[in-house]
Amino acid sequence: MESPLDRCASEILEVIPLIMRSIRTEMRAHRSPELSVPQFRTLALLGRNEATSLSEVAEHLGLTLPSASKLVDDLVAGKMAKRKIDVGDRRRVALALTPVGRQKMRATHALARGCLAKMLTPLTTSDRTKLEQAMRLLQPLFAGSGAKTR
Amino acid sequence: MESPLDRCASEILEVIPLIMRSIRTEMRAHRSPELSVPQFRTLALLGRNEATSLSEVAEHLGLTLPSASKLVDDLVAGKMAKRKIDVGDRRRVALALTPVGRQKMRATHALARGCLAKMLTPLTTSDRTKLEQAMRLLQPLFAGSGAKTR
DNA sequence: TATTGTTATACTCTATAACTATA
DNA sequence: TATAGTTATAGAGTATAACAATA
Repeated sequence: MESPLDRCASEILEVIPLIMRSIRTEMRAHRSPELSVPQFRTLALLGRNEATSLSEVAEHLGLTLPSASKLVDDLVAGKMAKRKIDVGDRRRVALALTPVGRQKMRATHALARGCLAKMLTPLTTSDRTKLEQAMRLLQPLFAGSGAKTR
Repeated sequence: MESPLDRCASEILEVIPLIMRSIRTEMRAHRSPELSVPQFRTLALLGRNEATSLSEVAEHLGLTLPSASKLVDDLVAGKMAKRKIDVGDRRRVALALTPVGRQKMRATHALARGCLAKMLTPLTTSDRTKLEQAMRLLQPLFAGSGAKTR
């Protein structure tokens, strides 16, 4: 016990919560865009992919359907997103950004990226490259492994 | 705009919340140890460093003092940690694991590490090494950048 | 019947404010 | 006065259960 694989897992378990908290605190500190991390990620998803359904949002964030619904409620209340009924299947909701939402998403992305980038400045260029590679290794492993509806 | 540094920051912003959610969901699913991620991290800290003060816990987790206090309340209620009054400075609390807490911490660590390790199995050995390096690059950058008391 | 989504409700985690005790 | 910690209270975020509408 304590294989290289286990050691790697331990490192992740120690470091990821640290970073996550740092991101949340940073976003809360700059209150201008007033978005939680999941709200921001939802806007980003809608920006990449118009007419996203609620189920797709829930899947992307790893949330249950009711949680995603409430999250979208808040975005809609803030005039950042709108719900339309899907023409082909009237059960589905087609979500889209409003112009306000798009602007907010871009501003928040620039802000968060800037803060993170500042924290990364102590690293050398080669370190940053390694980091980027590592993130790209992790992304597919963890995409779509969140909460299930039941 | 879109420097390598910015790109790296964007990657982190996309990937870290995914992993964090996966870890939380995993820990919630295996209800035997019944620990939240911050509770677990606190036990781990106490395991590495006996007689830790509450302030140190708060600092380590990036929590405010009241939040840390309540978190410790729950650990104490669960007989996993105990509070003693510091002999040199009676304002301070010296926290320590109980035997139950130590056992629970070890079991949970093995469990969480095992789950994560399983998710990492698709990676090659060289990828895992890169990942480990990346975590070690990030750790010092984000250690101690959480919430402030005021 | 199965699927998509919403509403109702409750719980966990965390914060801010006010306080106590010790230095 | 300043520091370490606790108590009281409130808010955000998420889950489960029950429901409505469409397929």
